[in-house]
Amino acid sequence: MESYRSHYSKDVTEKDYGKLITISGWVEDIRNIGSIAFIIIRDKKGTLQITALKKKNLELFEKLVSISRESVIAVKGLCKANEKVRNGYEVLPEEVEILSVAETPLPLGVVDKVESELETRLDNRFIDLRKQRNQAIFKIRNVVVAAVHEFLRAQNFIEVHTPNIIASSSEGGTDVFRIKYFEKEAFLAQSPQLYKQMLMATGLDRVYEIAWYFRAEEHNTRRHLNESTAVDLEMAFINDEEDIMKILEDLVYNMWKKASECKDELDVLGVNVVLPKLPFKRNTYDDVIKKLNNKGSEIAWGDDLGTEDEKLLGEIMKDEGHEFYFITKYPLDAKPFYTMPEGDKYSRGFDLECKGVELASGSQRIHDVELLKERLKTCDLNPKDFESYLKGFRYGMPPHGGFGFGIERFLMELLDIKNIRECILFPRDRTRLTP
RNA sequence: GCCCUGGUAGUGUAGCGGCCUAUCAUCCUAGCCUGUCGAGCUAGGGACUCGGAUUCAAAUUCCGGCCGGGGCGCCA
Repeated sequence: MESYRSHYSKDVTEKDYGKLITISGWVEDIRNIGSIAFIIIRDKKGTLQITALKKKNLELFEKLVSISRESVIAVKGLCKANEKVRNGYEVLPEEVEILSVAETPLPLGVVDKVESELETRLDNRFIDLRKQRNQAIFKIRNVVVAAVHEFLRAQNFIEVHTPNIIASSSEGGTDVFRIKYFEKEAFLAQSPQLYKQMLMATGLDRVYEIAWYFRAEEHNTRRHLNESTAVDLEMAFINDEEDIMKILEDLVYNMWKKASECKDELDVLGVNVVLPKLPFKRNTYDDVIKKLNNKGSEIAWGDDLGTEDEKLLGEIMKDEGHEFYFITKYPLDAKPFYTMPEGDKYSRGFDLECKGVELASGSQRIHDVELLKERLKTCDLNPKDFESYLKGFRYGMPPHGGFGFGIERFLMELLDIKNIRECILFPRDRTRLTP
């Protein structure tokens, strides 16, 4: 066969009827009726039907019906209109090449009538990802990430790449993965936080990164990963955190909008994406606490919102007509050391929430090195460990701020997916290191 | 880190001291069938997580290991 593919399944049009075409893909199903057999081939764009007749070519017929499911084959044949077939056409084979034989039985069915557990699916992720539903998730993921690049570049942000192997933990507090770096000890980056801030001292002004977060926390929940991705952004010469929130809400709106245009994929997932209203509602932390207390929560001022409180707030906001909303002016103690204080008790830190789940958090940052050192000490961190970071603040650092925005969490909310592991190709959780 | 829950053919399940030679579906193998598209029909195949303990008798009870799932904390 000189070429394995002249058309994808869905690219065949009426113009091709009556012509020889070549298609290739995975054997999804074989229905052998006796003297006639239907072989369903799946490719990137969908499926099509090969119709083989025993009396026409016995050898070819036998070859086709004896192939194991999920083997990869290429078929050259006559494309013929047929209203009885779903695509409106079928392919009458003239030449068949088996490119790869799949072993039997499959560890996981692609179109079987029984569901598999997530563990089985992840152990055989390459097969699991052949399912239409899972392909839809990652096609939409691609679209929303493309929307990030498109939107932020239009806003004069440039994409950067900062180190994942770092010398000290980014923010203290949460657990980091320790690794050996020749004769030294190093860590996997918990986030690009310190580096994107240092870039604010360069004059690049507006940067973003599709970043990997590595976190060694031993949680086992359906919304945590030990390796996840995020849109991490930092911008200089801001007046306050409102400048950042404006970018964030426009970004989210654009991602949501692009996703809503993926009609085929959303159909497969059975999801209806409704565009949010701009601007997103701003609630101060103080207001949030009052609202929660009114609804019976016993949360006290200064506490960070627990899962129950977040859910309750999601319900309250829904009643007020908001799916997306900010919580602003957090207590200083609830935010990391680099967060800009506002007075003694408050900070210029905010969270973006969607239906009771935290999607992003950000803030205006401290750009005064002395204040930064003070805050490090208050947070029980040693300024000496942050020397190379602090140096970036001594020779001209403009006011700045930014946010981190989890991509998998976003997809969970967008597509109503219950387990975050479904939103990343090869998840890393408390116990999973392969595949 | 704390707490709760599971582990039965390739996949997903039923059974929860003797009726188990372990249910059903899917799957796999062979056969029949010229319009299937959740094809149908016939026949066959395949499993109790591991190690101890209790008992006349353990898939079933107890203890421990291994491997999962989930909740909280923390976070994205």
